[in-house]
Amino acid sequence: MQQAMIDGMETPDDLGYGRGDATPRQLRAQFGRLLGMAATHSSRTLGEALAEIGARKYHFAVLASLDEFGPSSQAQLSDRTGIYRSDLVATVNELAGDGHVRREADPADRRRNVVSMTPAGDERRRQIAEVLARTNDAILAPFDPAEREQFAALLHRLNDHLAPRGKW
Amino acid sequence: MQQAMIDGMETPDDLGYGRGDATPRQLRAQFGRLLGMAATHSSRTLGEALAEIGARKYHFAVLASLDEFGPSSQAQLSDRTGIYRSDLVATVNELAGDGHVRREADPADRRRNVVSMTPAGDERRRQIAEVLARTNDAILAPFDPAEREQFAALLHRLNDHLAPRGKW
DNA sequence: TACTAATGTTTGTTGCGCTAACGAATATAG
DNA sequence: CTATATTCGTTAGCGCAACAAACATTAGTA
Repeated sequence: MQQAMIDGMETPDDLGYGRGDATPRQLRAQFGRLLGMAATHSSRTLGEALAEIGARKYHFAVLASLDEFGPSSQAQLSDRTGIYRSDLVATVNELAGDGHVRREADPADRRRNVVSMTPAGDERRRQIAEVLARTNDAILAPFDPAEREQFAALLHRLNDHLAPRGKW
Repeated sequence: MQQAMIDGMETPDDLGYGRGDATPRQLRAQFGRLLGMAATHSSRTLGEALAEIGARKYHFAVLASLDEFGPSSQAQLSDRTGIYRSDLVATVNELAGDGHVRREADPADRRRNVVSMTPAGDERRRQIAEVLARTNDAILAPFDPAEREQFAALLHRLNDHLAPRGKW
């Protein structure tokens, strides 16, 4: 919709139309905004770095899970990564399409698939881990080790508080 | 005692098929994930609190901006809040629909609109600020004042590093 | 006057988190 | 053994925030 009424009113033409790109204090003070901005930016930075090698976060989550727990059903992967089962389908599709995982029917329970990591997948995992580490380091550049530790500890505590169940 | 209807059964929990909802370490260690989880949760918590009064974050951003800088063009609001111009259209639509802001054509420059806050809008701003403060406090419950300060400082530094231009 | 730039708007895309529904397979109760 | 419930993978789609692109209108400027 739009306004058709242009019955020009007073509207002082000398209002503070200065070049103002200052962020309002009431906004700058919002903790949630600080958090959101930081997350948005780092998420984007990480996402772009991963995109350069054709990967996505979910890929790493699944590969890391397989690395630590071995062949798993998709339900297990979902539980461990926090990725919804519906989204896992696409993720496993992509990984399987690239030959990084194998998806086979479980003979013991024909409802489930056994997803296992291939050697190529393990290499992929290492590659992604490296990209993540490097990017992460760039993101945390302004902080010394103690501060990073501190930062991470605060976030851990916050998450424990917000998601007591461990999941997310 | 599981039934061995179909023979060839092995323990259903064999081959590492244990009940595992443990998050892989490689994931838990990712700073970006920590940040993302925290942001997702607090954002959701805040969003739900705001939804209870029919408000959204963008509303507060615009109202706060108008409160501090007075009547502004949408471009200015965009600059100051970080909300994209395309998204601002809808935000101003909503606020205007509720009588919280007025959108009038600027007689001095017919390209732009002058958005100004109404008395009802100012009251709305206070209401939202209160909800935000309360919710924020709940989110940060596990932290003492010093820690909150610290947390905010870290986030500020991170944001300055990630978005040196102040914008986002 | 012609070019350039700013403004508001519409439209659409992407990634992520999430819900609903469903068929197939399996487990459990009666 | 049968009826019911539950699990698993899958498809489809919603909602939201961030963002890109194009466009008409209007202003400034060479």
